[in-house]
Amino acid sequence: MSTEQIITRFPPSPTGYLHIGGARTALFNWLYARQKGGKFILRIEDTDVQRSSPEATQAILESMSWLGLTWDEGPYFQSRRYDIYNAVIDRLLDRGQAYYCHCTPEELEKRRKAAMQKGLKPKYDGRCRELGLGPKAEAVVRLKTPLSGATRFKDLIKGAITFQNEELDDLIIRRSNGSPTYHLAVVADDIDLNITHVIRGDDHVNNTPRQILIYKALGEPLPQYGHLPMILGPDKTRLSKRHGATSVLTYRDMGYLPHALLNALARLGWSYGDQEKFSLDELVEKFSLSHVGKAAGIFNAEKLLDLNARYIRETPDQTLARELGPFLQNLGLRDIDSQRLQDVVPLLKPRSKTLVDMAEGARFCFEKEIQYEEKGETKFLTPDVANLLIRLRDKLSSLSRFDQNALEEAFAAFLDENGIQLKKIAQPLRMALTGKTASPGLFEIMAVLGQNVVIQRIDKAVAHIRNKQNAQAGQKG
RNA sequence: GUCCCCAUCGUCUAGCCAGGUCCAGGACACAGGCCUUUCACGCCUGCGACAGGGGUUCAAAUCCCCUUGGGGACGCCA
Repeated sequence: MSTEQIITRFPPSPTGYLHIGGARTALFNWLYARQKGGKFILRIEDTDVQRSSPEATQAILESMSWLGLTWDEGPYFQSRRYDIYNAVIDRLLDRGQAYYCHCTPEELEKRRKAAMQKGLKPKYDGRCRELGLGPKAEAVVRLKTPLSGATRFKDLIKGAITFQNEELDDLIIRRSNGSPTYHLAVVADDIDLNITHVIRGDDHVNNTPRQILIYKALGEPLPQYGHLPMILGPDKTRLSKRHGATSVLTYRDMGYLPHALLNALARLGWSYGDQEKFSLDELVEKFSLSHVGKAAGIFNAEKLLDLNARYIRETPDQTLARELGPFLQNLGLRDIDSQRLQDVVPLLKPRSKTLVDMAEGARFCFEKEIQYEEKGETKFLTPDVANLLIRLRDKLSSLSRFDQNALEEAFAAFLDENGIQLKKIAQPLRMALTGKTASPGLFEIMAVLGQNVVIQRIDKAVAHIRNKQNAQAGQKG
């Protein structure tokens, strides 16, 4: 029996940031390897010198790390593995499975266009195939593709897929500048790294027969293939930048938790009955390629937002307080009192969908001078509540304890003494304390703010009302 | 144009492979309600789909065919 170790890989090309489609591919490969006790390899496909950049590589590594998609081997860089590819190409040449072609790019382009116009498939016509040409400065090497027959494979997700070989042409495996092309490099690497399962996007289905043909020409055993359906934008076209946020790092910066993104990505295409939420362990345990759907899907950003809110509610206060740091900084808040931050986090949890939301919600705790939201200011900071606020301030300043219980008692008495309902004073007080019309409960935020700050802010609100009154009176007079 | 793939609520999907228990279930969003000091959270209710047409069968969302629609690939990019 062969207890073959499962080895998967994620091979991004560093031509841009890691987008959520790529992240999902990485996730599925990672899950599959983890579940099977196998290995997950990261490989950077940077053979295109023009379009590859170190910055993109960095962004990809950073994205993977943030998501927690750890790799067991690599990252390998294709640009440093040319020896391997050249050896494979030479092997193919020796075996008579590949040949030199002297056609120029211009000629090829012309023929391609002509074929398209005639309604034919724009494939290479094979004119150098039997010429027995040798190496030459501008020559390329092509694979000798079978002229007849069919290439078929059983896709782990889509089932049996068949291509007639006559649909395929003699693809270039070595460029005129000596570098290997994508198909060759992928196969050579997958063989070298002992990849057993190739799990990748749907857009590679058409590449699969070409790659299989390379394996066959080499006499190497094939890996298993699983092609994931594409992720589409809301307009049902291939997801791209114009569909808004697609970069993994952008989601991080928008205040999403990696677990939420991972969960959302996992559920895009894959399902496990009616279950929507999964811990990482559950994902590893329950993931299965057979439950990956075949149809392309549209990324549901609203669902991700909802998931994020749920995960925020489940995250320990201390962790959130820590994660909130950079987001508070972005709001220009400095000198964050860590105790106060930890106290306010639980209040903000049920009303924050992202860390950005939460930071914004925490603003009132750390702002030196709170700014009043315009609409609320007009509506609630009015002359008729000024005296009430003053009386409330006096009441609060007389308290010796300032916890929630003490505050609730004090308020009960205060409302009674003044013959009013909490409604009457709640919104003005909220404006005074937070500058906003929406916030956590008043008693809770007062306890977090503390007696001094609460009194200061009420004083400030009263002064604000008076100023406004005077200004108006001045205008009239 | 040629080839490959796909098709259940607005979106993600369960159900399909092993046809009946599905006048199709869940989630997000949306609408209404309850709770309530605001906003959320939570709870309840509602809205909403088997692309169309042929077969096969006692019976089809489930199997077959066609049509339509969508996506992808056709590079000395990956």
